[in-house]
Amino acid sequence: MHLQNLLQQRFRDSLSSLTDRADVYAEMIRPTADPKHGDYQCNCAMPLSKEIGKNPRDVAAEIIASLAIEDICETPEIAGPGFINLKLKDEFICRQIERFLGDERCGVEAVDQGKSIVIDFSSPNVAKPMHVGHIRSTVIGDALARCLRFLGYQVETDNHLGDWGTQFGIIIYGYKHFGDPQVVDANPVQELAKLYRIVNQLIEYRKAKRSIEALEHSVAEAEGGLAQAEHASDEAEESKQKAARKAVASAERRLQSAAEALRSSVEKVEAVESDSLWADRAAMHPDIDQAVLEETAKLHRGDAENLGLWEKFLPHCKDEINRVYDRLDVEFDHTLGESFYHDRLGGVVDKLRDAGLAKDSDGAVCVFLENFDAPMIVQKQDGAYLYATTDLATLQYRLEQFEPSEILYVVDTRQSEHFDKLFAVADQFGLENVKLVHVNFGTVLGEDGKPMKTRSGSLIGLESLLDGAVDRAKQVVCDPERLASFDPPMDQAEQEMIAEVVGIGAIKFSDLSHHRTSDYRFNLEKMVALEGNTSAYVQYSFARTQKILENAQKAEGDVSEMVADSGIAFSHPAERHLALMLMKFEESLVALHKDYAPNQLVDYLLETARAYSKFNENCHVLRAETPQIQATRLALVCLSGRVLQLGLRLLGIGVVPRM
RNA sequence: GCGCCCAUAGCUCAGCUGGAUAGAGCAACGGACUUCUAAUCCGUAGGUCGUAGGUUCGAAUCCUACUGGGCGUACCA
Repeated sequence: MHLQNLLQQRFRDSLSSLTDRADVYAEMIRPTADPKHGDYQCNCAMPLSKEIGKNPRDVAAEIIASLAIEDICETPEIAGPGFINLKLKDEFICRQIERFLGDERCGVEAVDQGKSIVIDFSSPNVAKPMHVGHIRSTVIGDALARCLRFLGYQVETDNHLGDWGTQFGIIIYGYKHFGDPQVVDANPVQELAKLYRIVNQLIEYRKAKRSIEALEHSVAEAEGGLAQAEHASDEAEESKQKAARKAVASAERRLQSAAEALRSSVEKVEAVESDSLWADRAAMHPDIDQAVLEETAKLHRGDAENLGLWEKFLPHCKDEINRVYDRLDVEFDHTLGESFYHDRLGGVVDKLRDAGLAKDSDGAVCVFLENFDAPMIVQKQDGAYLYATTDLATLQYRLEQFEPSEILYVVDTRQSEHFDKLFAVADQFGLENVKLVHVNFGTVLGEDGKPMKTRSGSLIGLESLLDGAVDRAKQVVCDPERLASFDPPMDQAEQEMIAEVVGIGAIKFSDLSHHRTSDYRFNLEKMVALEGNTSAYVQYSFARTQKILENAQKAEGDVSEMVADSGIAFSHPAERHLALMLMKFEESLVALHKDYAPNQLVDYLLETARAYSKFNENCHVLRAETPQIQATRLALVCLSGRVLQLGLRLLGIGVVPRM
């Protein structure tokens, strides 16, 4: 049930006698901000009056005169400059509630077009620990997949793993020089992670060591620049003061960031050199970064030993990330990583050349594009292929394999330029019969407003983040004072199960509650807090519905029968408001699809849970005065429970029967 | 330098293609527990929507300039 569309259809019919742009005007229907204006309002009379040169209130009257809507709404009212206010008939709402009972889809119609939508999300580099940066793509992508699938689309989710890059050169090198085959065989996942960290730290050390001189130079330069800018500012005339001050501020920032970079490099170097074990390692592997690149190149060339190691290690690396996906309850239809496309890359470059799109430049193969300063490089000087090449090969494969109408890339917004280029090339490359969308998202920030890091400056591991949320959830959920009132008592297993569902749900929900394009501050305390705009509030509302049904000893089938016997009628405004919210479920999902913005559904669930709480406070079910009132309330309790549960499930979040 | 994004209540954030008095939560203050779980509800207070112009019957929303912040910017992904 998409009320807004239904009303639009009626308005279209009425408007067609006044204008040939009835569609445009019919779209100007929206929910009212203030209930005293009714439930929906149509704002089309004002602009239309301009087009046809009449008084807006008269236009509104004309629209209403030919509007066939009496089966849905009370008589429309004209207000203010020409707003048409619509109030749904209670009868109509009640009939819809009756229809929703027993309807598993909670009144949401399924699209019947056989369109497929490919969603590319998560895409971590295997062999590297997953960190906080992977949350958003995974959680947003999974929520989109669930919602679009529920709306009736054929969804193909694909985890485009980074399984063919330098990180394998790193663990291959690590295995050859630091690994003990027996230890690795016994505990591959942990050992490989350890080898990765050792080699990576040595590479970072080399890089830092090499960069220090240049960084010192750039600090000195920045200091000079600042002095110069300050001097210029002192000398500047009145009219130039502002620009001069700006130059000083900019020079200060440059100095600050150069100093910061230098400090970070010095720290990395000291960390290695002050520790004899690490210092020895560093001394014994002076050209480790080159060697790692060479191991990677050998793998790509098909070197038997390295390919063998890659085949041996890859399953363990996948086990490692799959453990995280299991815990997050995320699944993929396809996991076609970079390695899958490896032997197609040469073909892509050839095809680009043949099409006259790519040409050599400074030894690399580039596609030059209008409106872009830098070209898209598809093959490096040394012959290696890049991210862009793989993405083109992947796009080509997906078009052949899935024939999608849309492909969504759930990827950090910092990569938007890459996608702008990719889509531009795709357009010229015969890959244009599909809607390509970069579903971009912002950065997860720490409480200081800067990208989230641990105290030592490394990224925070994803699993420790999840553990933290579950721990905190457990503290609150399993507060002995609260638990005391539960009958039967909660055993340890139930407590842990609830903590897991609430804790993981809190992380997902708070991520999804922000508009995807904005950065947000990660605050564990707030997101797991059991009050406010949190998943726990919604989950708690669900638990309340279950308790009432349990006490009433009614299943939904029984409620349907009661409703059939006594009918539905509202006796309190909270009932009507809640019923109306339940009818808007589909609208929230359609809005979500429109912008690929899960926060639309989050907002809806919070508002519905609030409507339920209010209802719960004001409308006692078991003590209802008449059978009709009780049947109405039980129906609302049933449906609220199902909508909240389904809505959370579409966000990838679970519920518990009591908490 | 060029390009993209952001600026809304003390704090964290919503605000759909322009609509009526800009919303929610947290924090603050005042109320409501013989309860279908008070993890709740009701009320109060809190805003020149960064600044200045423009378009419009009507602007947080669209356009321009400015201020302040973030990110990206030829062989990483």
